[in-house]
Amino acid sequence: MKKLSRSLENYIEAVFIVSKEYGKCRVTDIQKKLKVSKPSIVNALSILKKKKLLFQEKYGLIYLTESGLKTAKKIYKKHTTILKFLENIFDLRAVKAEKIACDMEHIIDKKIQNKMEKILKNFNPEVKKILYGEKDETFAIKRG
Amino acid sequence: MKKLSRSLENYIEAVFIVSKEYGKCRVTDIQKKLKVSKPSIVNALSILKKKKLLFQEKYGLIYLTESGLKTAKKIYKKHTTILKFLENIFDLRAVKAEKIACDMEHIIDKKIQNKMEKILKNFNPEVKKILYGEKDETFAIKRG
DNA sequence: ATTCTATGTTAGAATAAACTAACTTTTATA
DNA sequence: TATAAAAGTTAGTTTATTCTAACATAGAAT
Repeated sequence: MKKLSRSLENYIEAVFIVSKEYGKCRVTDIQKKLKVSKPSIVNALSILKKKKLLFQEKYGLIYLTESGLKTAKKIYKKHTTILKFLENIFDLRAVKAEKIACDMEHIIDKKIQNKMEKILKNFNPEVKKILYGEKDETFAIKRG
Repeated sequence: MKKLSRSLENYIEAVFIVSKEYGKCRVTDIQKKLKVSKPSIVNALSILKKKKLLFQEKYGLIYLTESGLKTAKKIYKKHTTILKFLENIFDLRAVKAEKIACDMEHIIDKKIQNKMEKILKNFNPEVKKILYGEKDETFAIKRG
């Protein structure tokens, strides 16, 4: 399946998050999440339907297909990893980190995501000090 | 001045890099760099001219204005910082890092750039091991 | 000087993604 | 049940960015 555009990735991710948070998803919910007009959403949904990534009851609820769910989960996981990385490693505040993660998730690939996860797993205030050179780790080198 | 689009940032950056590398810049040079059609370049240049970021001799060489140079340098600096970060911290190969940096440079802000620079300044193989948890730094914590 | 080739430009079309305005369907409520 | 409000859809427009094809100009080579 051809890679989704940045825009379509955002829509399918929104469907996933809204469904997760509210237990269901309608056009209006996506509107609140993404702050775009309803026709824009309808248009995006029609493309995602053609790609069999989701379906919708007439004038009603939106559901991800199995393959849509798989796709959305990947994007969402990447999003949360990037978010944590921005907050923890770069000290970004939640709101700003959220915005930047939203853009970065369409760029970062699996390899970088894995590296981020590995770093986060092991991250703590001491590692942070060393990373930013606020602590001399040379003695650690000598003993390492 | 309104923020440039991703696309226009790429064009002005290309003008900067080509000028730096060849001492001059023509449409064809940009074409080689960006791999887009000439009309696309001409179109982008016409917008950047309107914004007084560059000018061009008739059928000839392209020059950045003072403000264009300032803008381009900012983008380029951000690009090289991201590139180094991707190569050093995430072990990306040059070609791939280059591609991703090209996308990231339009997203990352000054604050993140500064953090990246600070981290890079201080980075070495030992810090890297600690970052990825390949070395136990607990003794460093206890003595810190 | 004329002609060939590089390079640069214009015109017109395609695509993606957004919008507003108007319309339809569904749901809630009086 | 009739009507009002909310939700969803359609039609048509706009903007940004790209493209191909056709054309214009400049510089090099004969």
